[in-house]
Formats: sequence, C-alpha cells, structure tokens
Amino acid sequence: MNSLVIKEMFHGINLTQQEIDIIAHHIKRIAVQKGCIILSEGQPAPNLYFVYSGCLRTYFLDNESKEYTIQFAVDDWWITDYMAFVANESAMLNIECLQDTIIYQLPKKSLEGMYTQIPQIEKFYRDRVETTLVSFQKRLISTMVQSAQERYMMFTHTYPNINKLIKNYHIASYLGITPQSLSRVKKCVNLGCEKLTPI
Amino acid sequence: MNSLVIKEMFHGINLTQQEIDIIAHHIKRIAVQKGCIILSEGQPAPNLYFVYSGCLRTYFLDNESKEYTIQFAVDDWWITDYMAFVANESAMLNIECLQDTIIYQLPKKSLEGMYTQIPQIEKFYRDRVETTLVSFQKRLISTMVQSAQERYMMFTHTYPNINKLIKNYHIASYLGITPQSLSRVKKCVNLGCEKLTPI
DNA sequence: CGTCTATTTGAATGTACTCAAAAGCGGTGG
DNA sequence: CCACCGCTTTTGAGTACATTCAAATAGACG
Repeated sequence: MNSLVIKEMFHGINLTQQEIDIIAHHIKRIAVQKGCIILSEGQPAPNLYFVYSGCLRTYFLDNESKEYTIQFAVDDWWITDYMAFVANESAMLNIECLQDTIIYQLPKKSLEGMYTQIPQIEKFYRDRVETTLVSFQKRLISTMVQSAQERYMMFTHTYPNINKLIKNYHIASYLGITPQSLSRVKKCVNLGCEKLTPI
Repeated sequence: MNSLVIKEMFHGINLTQQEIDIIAHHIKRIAVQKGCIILSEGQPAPNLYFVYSGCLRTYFLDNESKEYTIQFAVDDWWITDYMAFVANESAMLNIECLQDTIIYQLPKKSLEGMYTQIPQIEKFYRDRVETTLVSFQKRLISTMVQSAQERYMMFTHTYPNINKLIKNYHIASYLGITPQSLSRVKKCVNLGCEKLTPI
C-alpha cells in the first residue's frame, strides 16, 4: 500500500507514518471496469469510496426506470450513498463506473474505529460531510432556481473536464432533463442565446 | 439559563452539570418577533440557531426577487445557512421568523472551542451535519423526481403540523411552484386524483 | 361593514416532455 | 476502402404541466 495514496486521500491533515500504517490496514484498493455497478439499490452501503482515478456516478432509479444522476466523482473525490451510509440503511442509490476506475474502499466501522486512534480523522470526515452538505444545498438551489439552460451552462463551467468524459444522456440525467431537451439546450447555447447569471 | 434547555439542544448526549455550565456561557437566548429577518443575504453567518419554540424558514432570493424556501425549522430543530456557516462566507440565504420565536444562538467559534473540552459535542455536531446532509439529499431527489402534486402530498404527510402553521405561499415557495399552481394542486388532491407513490 | 391580504379561478403562454424518425459516429468485417 | 451495425445525438410534431397576468372570491381584523 502506497502511503502517498493515503496522504492524498486524507489531504489536508498531517499523518505520521504510524498513522498511515494504521489506515493502510483498513482501506482496500479496488480496480473496477467501466460499466460496473459497485453499489446497488437495496444493498447495504457500509463504505466510503475514494476515487484514485477514473469516474463514477451515483444515480437514483424511479419506479418507471428513469435515471437521475445525483453526483459525479472523479479523481480525489469521495463518494457513497450518504443516506444509506449515515443511517446504516440499505442503499437508495446506485453507484456506476463510467470509466475504468481505481477506488479505495473505507468501511464505516474502520472510520469510526479510527476516531480515537487518529483524532484528526474525525475532523477530516466532519469537513468532508460539511463540504458535501454544502454542495448538495447548492445543487438543490440550482435545481429549484435555474432553468435547464442555466443549469447546463453552470455545469459546463464548473466541470469542464467531466463534461468531456461522459455521455450526454448522463449529463441530462444530472440536470434533470431528457437527452432531447439537452440537445436543444446545447444548440441554443451554441447559437449564442446565452445569458448566464451565476448564483 | 435553564439546563433543561441545554439538554434539549444537545439531545442524545449525556452532559455533566459542569459541561452544561460551560455550554451555558456560550449560548444566547433570543426572542424574535414574527416577520423578523435574523440573517440577511450578504451578512456573515457565524451562528447556529436552535429553535426552542416558534417557526423559522431559510430562503433564497433570486435576481427577480422570487423566493425559494430551502428549509423550515420548528421546535427542537437547528438551522443556519450552512453554506456560509461552514465556509465562513457571507450568507446566500435569509432566515425569517414565521411566528414569534425563541431561539438559542451558538457561535461557530464557541462550537469549535468546545470540541476539546466536551468531545461529545464534536460527535453531536457531526451527527447533525450528517442528518442535514441526508435531508438535503432526499429533498434534492424529491425535487428532481417527483411532480409538484407528489411533492405536495409528501410535504403534508411528512410535516402535517408545519402545514397548518404557515401560509400557502410559503409552502409553494418550498415546493418550487407558484401559489396559483399550489392552489390547483390542492384542489386536485382534494377531489381525489391522488396517486401517492412515496420514494 | 370596509379594508387588506391571501387564495382561487380563468385564459393564454412557455418550457420541457413523449413518441417517432432521421442523422451522426465508431467500430467490424467483407 | 466501403458497407453495415449498434449506439448516441439531433430534429420534428404534438402534448402536458406549470407559469404569467389578470380578475374574482374568501378570510381576518379593526
């Protein structure tokens, strides 16, 4: 286990070699192929995933099998179904690999066990949860306030790199519109009917 | 300062009298009248608010002065503009009293200062942030997936008490629709065109 | 009773949706 | 190199849901 990876995972806190060794015992490197579902609705969700390389998404499946992408995760992001992870419930979301991906898996029990040994971990996790909370709140506001066109422009502006990696229908499902609507929105933006007013 | 209130604020953890006394030094009781704005967009947001009695809401104001209610808070809930609170930025949201309300104010500095003296507080806050994260994620999914009618039915089902307290136009702004649309939705629901499929 | 505010109703508009079909793109095999 | 196939994106036409603007009704309160 490469200690550089662990430093990258817990970027922002200073870990001793001893602490890194402790962490190394708890995390597991997993290589996942494009298309794989690493978490399925209904399953327990006892892990956090750190994305070392590649790209994943969480999505919700409604009862008409329509997909709603909740979150994309690329290099250095953490991802899970927080609803299930936090409450120890079974997953409401699915997590899918959009590219060949390398993730590091951290079980909740390990995380909680490390709080006493490595107090900084507790702060690190709290910061992560806070950041995630903020991003969800911003996303909620964006969804409520902005038109599809504004959301699309925000998205390409905020995630120019993700934008190139993934299929349009995944972007559409993130924006909460159909691929057809996205196509029309893009056409309109390209023709110059832009009027971006960022929140 | 009543120590029962503090036990209620930090419900779920066991505090010694000494710890309660420490906390008592940091919190401040505030009585606020209906209609008051306790946090305005653009101001710093260094406080968490615990709702002892009454009712508040956070809302976002877009550049056309349309209001979007993000969250209601009634007895025993905590509320703030988490985006500003977490990142020490100026507020994006406003917080308004919908009833005469008694809140207890806890500054972020006090919270963080207490982590070492009362370690349980750190866990308590982490739990709160996790719970809030989950509720925002659920709300995001609800907003993306459900129709206005379904969102309304979920709302009345989840918050039957809040529903009675507050104006329809506040509910509408929470659901992300106009008061006119809410009126039509309610009429339809009352006539029995319901088909509630909870997530 | 009158006034102010909140809610409901009506009519026209707009945005995104569905269904259906066409065009574009990338890889494989003849 | 071209033809074909499967998948993705785009385009078209009609529809549904929520919006806007405007006006009418209902409720609360002095």
